[in-house]
Amino acid sequence: MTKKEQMVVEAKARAKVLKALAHPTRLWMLEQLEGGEKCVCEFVEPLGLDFSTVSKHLAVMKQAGIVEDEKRGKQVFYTLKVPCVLNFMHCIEAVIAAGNNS
Amino acid sequence: MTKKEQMVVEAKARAKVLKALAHPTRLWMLEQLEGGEKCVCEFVEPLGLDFSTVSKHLAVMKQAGIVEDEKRGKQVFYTLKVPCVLNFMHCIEAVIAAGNNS
DNA sequence: TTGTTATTTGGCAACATAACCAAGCATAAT
DNA sequence: ATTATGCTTGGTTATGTTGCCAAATAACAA
Repeated sequence: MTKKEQMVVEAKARAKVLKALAHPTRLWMLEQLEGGEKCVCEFVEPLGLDFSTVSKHLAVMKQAGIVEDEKRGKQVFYTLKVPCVLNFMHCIEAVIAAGNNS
Repeated sequence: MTKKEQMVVEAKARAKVLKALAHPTRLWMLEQLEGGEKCVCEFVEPLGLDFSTVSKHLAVMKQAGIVEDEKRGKQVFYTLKVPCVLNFMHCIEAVIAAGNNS
């Protein structure tokens, strides 16, 4: 594999993770997970979304490796697996603060 | 505006920036921009994409406030406006390294 | 002026995403 | 055993994204 091909492969893997972060609902849930594990049901009402929709959003983040799930009784609890994703928000804020000159 | 509404508004703004990052082609271009400004034409051949496609990708990042453009002569040069976006890649790598347990 | 080069814009087709609802599957309660 | 709860999966629809092509624009060259 050439160096360029390698970079493309890596870019794809990174894009998958970023895509999993790039949704307001998922970002909001991640922020909630900063305070510790939450079960699916705890997101449903505050978000005003269908149970299935919330479940699917969590599945996207799980698939990307950002969160972990654990079934206990009837409930499934999700945890932040790689907390550093939240640190990045400072940089994102800098982008927003800088504004767009379009 | 309630605290929760505020958080949703902020999550939307952040999601927009993350969405602009969440594409392999755009990530690859950002990495190239780490070495300094590049004109649109410099991306076209290495990526093997249409000129218009490359231009649109750059427009997405400009709109999000990640890059800036400057026209000089016939060419348009793009620069990284908020270089910290590249630092985040370390965390993304951590997510990838951790893998998914699905 | 006419042509050429660098880039953007508009249009369209293919594909992906996000929402809902309904149905399925465990686990716990009666 | 039956019912209820918590969650996931499949189906559908609406919407968004990405790619190409063709046409428009802008700057420079002949």
